[in-house]
Amino acid sequence: MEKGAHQRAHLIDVARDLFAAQGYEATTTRALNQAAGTSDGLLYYYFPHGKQDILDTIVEEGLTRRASEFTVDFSHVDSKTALAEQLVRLIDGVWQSLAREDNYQSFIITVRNRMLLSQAGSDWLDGYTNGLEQRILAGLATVGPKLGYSETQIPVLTSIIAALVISPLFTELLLRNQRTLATDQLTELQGQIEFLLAR
Amino acid sequence: MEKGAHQRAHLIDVARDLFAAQGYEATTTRALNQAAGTSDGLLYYYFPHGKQDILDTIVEEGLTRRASEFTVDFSHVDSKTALAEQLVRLIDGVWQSLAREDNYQSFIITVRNRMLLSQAGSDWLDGYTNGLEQRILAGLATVGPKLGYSETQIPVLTSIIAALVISPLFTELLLRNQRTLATDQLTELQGQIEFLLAR
DNA sequence: GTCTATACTGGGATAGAC
DNA sequence: GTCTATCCCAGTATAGAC
Repeated sequence: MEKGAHQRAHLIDVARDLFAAQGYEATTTRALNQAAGTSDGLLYYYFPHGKQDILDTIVEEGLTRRASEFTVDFSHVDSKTALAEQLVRLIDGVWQSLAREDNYQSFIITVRNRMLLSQAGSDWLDGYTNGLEQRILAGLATVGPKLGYSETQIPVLTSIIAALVISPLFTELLLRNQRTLATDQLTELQGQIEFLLAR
Repeated sequence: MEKGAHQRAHLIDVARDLFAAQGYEATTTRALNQAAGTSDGLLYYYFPHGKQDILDTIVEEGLTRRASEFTVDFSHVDSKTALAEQLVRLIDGVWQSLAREDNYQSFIITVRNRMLLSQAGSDWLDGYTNGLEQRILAGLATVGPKLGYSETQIPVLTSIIAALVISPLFTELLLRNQRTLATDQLTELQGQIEFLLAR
């Protein structure tokens, strides 16, 4: 990477750190420049629209990255136990990806600054949760009939499981400022899924 | 109400409007004073600690108000259908209360400015969701055995229902900027609960 | 007790030197 | 491509008018 691209990337990294830690508005460009070791004016060379420009860039990266995450394989599932296991693996994958600093920060920053973002900028998160639900639906649709779930049950089952996945994301990440799912919470989630599938 | 108290209350109302619409940091005290029709210095007469002081007050009101909301009566429930009905009524109550402008704004403002708040200030929302779960648990504990749910099933059932209630709160209010639960979403929720109880 | 005018400080942004 | 000096405006604070 050339010097220029490097400086730009460096500014983004430092900004993501500070935005997530202190919030977007509370982070001054002076503090950002000082932390990055660059001068005040340089920021406007790489980001002509200033601080907001950096925010947009960070959120956009969250957007482009999400697509490739979590590939879970339902093809060999032949029992309810195996299905539950794959679903737990999917949930684990979601939290693993959020353990990555930049993913976590993109998530938090997007929710907290939703009103500052363009429509596209805030849509990625909605797409993220929808994608999660779609993946679960796809999995259940292929193995569901084999396991004795009727056509009408599968969508309902899917939406309930999706709620089970999404609800802790918000309560832990946003309300409790907790970045990982504690093992007993994962166990609880597993219990809920097994309870749900056992019918 | 005397002049003084009125002015103070007026400033809070206007601030809640602006904070919810544009965000806390993006709202300047000058804009706030102009919108309220008062002069710049007056704000510091009523709120010696300035803008943050107003934020704390707004959040604190969200805190004190929540306790009295939603009284749902499970005592006459004698069938799974009646139980589902009461749960849907509870969910409806939650959304009814959020339709109230000031409740909605307190909710949004609290989540978005979580990192600016004192611990107590941010805890009320966590307490709110916990209270919701407790209420469901209390209801199921009284009528659950009568309807054939075992001691071990009730907590799991409760936590799943809580997730079903909480998940839409976040996706609609925070991600989609949607302030009410569309009727088809309420219907979906009802379907999920009935599916869940039918075992 | 209520309110206004005004000064101070610090942050976002820009112009222009190098 | 990078840095320095500077501008303007917002949040804060206070002295004093009524």
